[in-house]
Parts: sequence; structure tokens; C-alpha cells
Amino acid sequence: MTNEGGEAELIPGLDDIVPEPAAKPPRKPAGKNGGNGGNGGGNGAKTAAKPGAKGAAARRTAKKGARRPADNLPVARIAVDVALPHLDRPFDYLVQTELDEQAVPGCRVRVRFAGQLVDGFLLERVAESDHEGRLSFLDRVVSPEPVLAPEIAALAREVADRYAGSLFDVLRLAIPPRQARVEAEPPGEHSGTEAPDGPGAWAGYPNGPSFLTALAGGRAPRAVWTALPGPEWAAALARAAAVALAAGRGALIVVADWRDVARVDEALTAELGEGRHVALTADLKPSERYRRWLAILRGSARAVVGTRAAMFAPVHDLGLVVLWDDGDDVHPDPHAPYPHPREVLALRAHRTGAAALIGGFTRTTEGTQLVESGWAHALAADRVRIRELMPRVGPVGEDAELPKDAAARTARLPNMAFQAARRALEDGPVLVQVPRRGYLPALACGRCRTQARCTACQGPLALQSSHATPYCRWCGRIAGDWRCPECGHIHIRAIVVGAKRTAEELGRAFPGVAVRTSGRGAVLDRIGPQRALVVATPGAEPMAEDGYTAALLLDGWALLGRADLRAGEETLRRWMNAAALVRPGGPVVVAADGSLPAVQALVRWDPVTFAERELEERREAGFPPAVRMASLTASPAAIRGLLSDARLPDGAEVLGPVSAPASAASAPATLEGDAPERERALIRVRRAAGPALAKALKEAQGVRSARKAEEYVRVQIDPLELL
DNA sequence: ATCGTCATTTGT
DNA sequence: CAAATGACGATC
Repeated sequence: MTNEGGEAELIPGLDDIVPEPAAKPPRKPAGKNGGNGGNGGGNGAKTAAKPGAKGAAARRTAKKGARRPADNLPVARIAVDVALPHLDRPFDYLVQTELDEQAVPGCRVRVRFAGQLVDGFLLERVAESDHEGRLSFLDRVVSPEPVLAPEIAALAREVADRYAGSLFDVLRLAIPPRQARVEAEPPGEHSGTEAPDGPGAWAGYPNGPSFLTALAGGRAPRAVWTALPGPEWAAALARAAAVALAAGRGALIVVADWRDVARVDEALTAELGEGRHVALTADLKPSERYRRWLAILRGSARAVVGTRAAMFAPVHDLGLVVLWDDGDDVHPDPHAPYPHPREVLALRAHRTGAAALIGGFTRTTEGTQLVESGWAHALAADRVRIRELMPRVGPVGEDAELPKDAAARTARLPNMAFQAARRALEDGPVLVQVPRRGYLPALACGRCRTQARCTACQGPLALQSSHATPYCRWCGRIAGDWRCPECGHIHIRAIVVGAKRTAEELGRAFPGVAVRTSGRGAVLDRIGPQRALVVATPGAEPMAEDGYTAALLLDGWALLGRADLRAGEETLRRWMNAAALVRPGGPVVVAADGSLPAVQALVRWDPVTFAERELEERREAGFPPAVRMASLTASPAAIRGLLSDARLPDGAEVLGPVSAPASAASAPATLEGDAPERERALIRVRRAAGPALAKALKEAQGVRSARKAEEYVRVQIDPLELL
């Protein structure tokens, strides 16, 4: 189902998003009947002729009460739930006459596979099988509900191939567990949709109205969106969804967390009324989750907003896919094969001819790649409008003057931030963004808590292990002779730079002001217009009803100083997401050196130029997304084994293996007591070789599993953490 | 987990 | 030389 040409439907340069042009035709189009209702199906005769097998077959048939294959399309192709990569292909079974009606494409089945009963999905019914040997009958049809829609089946295969994973792993992500009781409930009825009038929040974007017009016309415009600061983004998304629905198509919106789901849900209710859309979040009870998912499957809900698992929601006649804040690191699914919604939604948009809208307040390098390849258009407001809505950002460097106020000094609050907050607190809530506790072990003077810094380059000091000598995270210099520049103390200690501690200290610096915290464990959704200090970790900032009067972005060095390829991009994203909650023109104080590119981008509210430059640098350095990477995590021996089996594409570069970053090593919760030494190798190829790389790794995994290699190598395409 | 295949051993 | 045993690999 592809679309006729439209202005925005450029496809050039789409190296890896676009699959091979046309999918290969299904092997045996369900043409004619199997015919001859004899035992054992089409190829049974050969096997039955063997003397030994004959008696056994006869016995089995007699015992099972002489099951007979269905007259029409007696062969079912089944995707079975087995973990072995080399078995990632359909297996054919016979459909007995009793199950003929229920065994519909997409239904859940149980089959006997290699001696045991396993779950499976029925992919299609065909007239005959290519399989040489005897076919087994289905064990049973779990439910005739066709939970695996054809689009999702094809998508899941594509996603599995893209990520060197297996089909069933993807299906597990795509299809929620069955709830028999919910399935039996009568489906609700819903009304049609009228076209919304006008572009609404899209009026602020020069290309906005044309995007909506193309969407309304049933075309497939694709855009990478840089949203204006403020709360309007949710309404804009709801309006786009309403336009898709009015054109008779469905809409799917993926966001990062439950609070964004709630915001978009609210906006959809305002736009569409009740009952035409559903929200899918991870915290729903399984029954409610399945109820809503079934409403989508059955076509009674045409618009969906949800977190990452919703990317596979079986929306009918998909007309629009949206990913909000595509740089958020919670988007990629933590389950194998670790698909990213940006990729999955792009594949879906392409497959179904749906429009695509990917973006946030910032611009990711991946989004920039999509624009530069011609896959999507840039959709941003003009500078005049941006200036009207953006906050007023002022950087304060590390050497900034500290306030006279003793409490504010203790809170490590630069004077400029202290004064700005004090003024802004007279009009309403002030946001204070602090890095997550334990985000980066920071060292400070054991007496006055002044940040410990490298004497050579001013970089942050850190400890390799708890009893080692501190070293500089920037230049690597060992700081053996550290002395506090403020008080002369010579002992250094780790400090907890966390929301809770900062909140206490700020409370003392601003006596009489309510301090509220939002972070891990207790995340606030929104707060009122009253004066308050709101201390939040990145990503947990509550929305303020009329916007914050000011924001303090503290400890920028901790974000920027991370040894991570994406440190700059990610820091800017977190800053902008917080700063976007501030009233137009409101002061934002960022504790970081004003000459840094990320700080400049924030001051000018220009994430696009920043991302373009960043992508250019990655291109020169050979890093994603300019190239495609895969990571292999396992013991060094297993990694070497896999690499020697893999026929890597030309030009593939193997980096490592070196000892794996902590999160990569511990990701799948292994119950084994002593962890085997985990190392990680990276494979780098040019983007065009991405599909070949995935294929090679998948095949090598298959070879290993067929050979019963006991150690499993974790393969991840596009790993988020690189350094 | 189980079944079938094929090579090897064992029994006549 | 046939029957029994066992290793291996595919798994419909």
C-alpha cells in the first residue's frame, strides 16, 4: 500500500530505512486446494512408503482419532516461539478439519515442535508445503482472534532483520499477552471524525499548514520537527492526529513517559472527544492494557498515544506516525533485539504510506541525518516566532562569583543564579535542574564542598575506584597533590550531587519558599502557579501551569563532562527540555562555560545548527549516526568465535574487544553468581552496509546456535552507549 | 525434548 | 551379513 507521489515523499539516500524495493512474493500464493484428502498431506506418500515409519504413523493416527486435514488450504505456516536463531523461520503444520474455521491468519496457536508444545502465531494458510517430510497437525488454536495483523507481521520481520534479531522476539514486543476474559467482552462502538478547522498550533510554523494539507489529502509527508518552546506541542500533535483521522486514517504517537502520554491524551481528548483514541502505558494492568490494545486491533480506536511498546500498535489504515523527543534514551526497547521507535516508525511509515513526524524541542543527529538524506523535511518555526517564545538564557562559568549569602554558597549556587531565582520567585515557580544522583561520582573538598578540579585544565576530578588517586576526567592527569583552592583543606571526598540534597540546601538559601522535588521514584507531573522552588532531575521536570518564571540549570559540567559520544547533544536536549517550560523571555541560568557549543546553542535557541555541526563532526570521526555500528557483548572467546563465523561486509572494522561499559555488561539480569568476564567489541560499517552487517551477524548467530555453542553473544545494532 | 538418519558395533 | 546400538543433527 504505497502512496502516489507527493511533495514530501522523497526517498533518495534512504540507505537503510528503505528495505529492498518490493518484498519477495509469498512462496505459494494460496491458489488451489491441496486436493486428495488422503492421510499425511501432499508429501506424505514418500515417507509412508518406508516400512518402519508406516506402523508408527498408523498407530499415531489411530491414537489421535484420525485427524483429517482441512479441505481448503490445509497447510498453516507458523512462527514458533523457540529461542534458537537458526530456527527463525516459519514451520508448516496441517490444519485438521475441526480447526479449519478458527485457524485464521494472525491467530495464536500451540504446536508440537521437536517434542514439546510451544506457542506460535499462524502467519498464513496455504495449499501445500515445501517441506519434504511429514507435517504435524496443529495442537490447538489458542484463540481465533487475529492478533497478528498482516502489517505487523511484515513489519516485525523487517525489524528483526534490521536488528539482527529473530521474528518471535519482535512479536513478543509487538503483541501483549492474551487475556481471555477481555477478548470475550463485546467491543465498543465509536463515531466518525470531522475535520478540524485550521492549523491550530501549526500556524506558528511556515511549513506547518502544508504538512497538514498533505496529511489531509492522504499523502505521506515526512518531517523532522523542531518544536517551539512551551506547552503547545501536545496540542499540535493532537491536531495532526485529528487531521489524519478526518482523512479516514489512523494515527500513532509515541512519547517517552507516562507524563507525556497524559499530556497528549488530554490534548487528543480536547481535539477528538472521548472514546476515539486510547493511551497505552507500561503501568496499565495487563487486562486494561489488552482491552485498549484490542480496541486498536479491532479498529474501534483510531488514534493511539503511548510509550515505546506502542510503536507496534496495530492501528488500522495508518496515516500518521509520530515520535516525540526522539533523543530520549528511554525510547529504545531494552528487550532484544532492542529496536528504536525512530527506526520502527520510519519503517512503518514507509511500509504503509503514512506520514511521519519526528522531533522535539531539540534536534538529534539522527533526525538531522533523516533531513540530510532527503527522507524528511525540516519543520521548524521562523526565528521571529522563536524569539517571541524562547527564554532568556545566560551562562555562568565555573569561576563565577559566589553570592555573599552563606546558605547559597553551600548550595554551590553562583551569585547570578541566586539573584535571578530570588527575583523570579516573586512571580511564581522556579525550576532547578540538577543531575541525577550517582550520575557521575563527583569529588569535592572534604570541608567546604567546593568542587575538586584539575589544576591543569579545570576538568572534573574522579576516582577510578574508591581508594585510588583522583584523576582528571578531561585530560587524565593524576591529581595526587590536591589542595582546596577555597579553604586549603587537603582531603577530598565524593559528594552526592542529587536532587534531594540540593533541595535541602536551596531550602535554606530561600527561606520561606516551598521546595518540591521531582526525580527517580517520585516524579511530579505538574505544579501550580504558586511560588515554589522545584528541584528536578533531567527528564523529571514537572510542567508548570503558566510556565516557570525562571530556571537554573546547575552542574552543567557534570552533564557535559560525561565520557560519552553524545554528551553534548544529550546535554543540550536536557537543558532545552527544561528551558522550554519557562515563560517566554523568562531567565534561564545555565552553569556552564558560555563558549561551549552546546551552551551557545541554548543561548541562541538553535538546536538545528548544533546538530548539523555535530553530525558533520561524527562524519569526520566515523561515529554514528554517520556510520552504522553493532556491538557484541560476551566473553572474549565467544566474541572471537562469532566474529570468525561472521561474513562481515566489505570495509567492516572491528574495534576491540575491550571490557564492556557497566550497563552493557549487566543488561540481561543473569542469575549466575559470579559474572563471566564481559567484553565488548564494536563493528563499524558505512551506513549502506547496515543491512548486510545485520544479516551477517544473524547468520553467524545461527551457525553458533546450530552448533550448540553454549555461550550466547549479545548482539546490538545501533548501541546507544559507545564510549 | 524427540525423532530420524547414518555409521559403527555386535551377534550369528 | 543382519540386527542392535549410539552419535548427531534437525526440529514442519
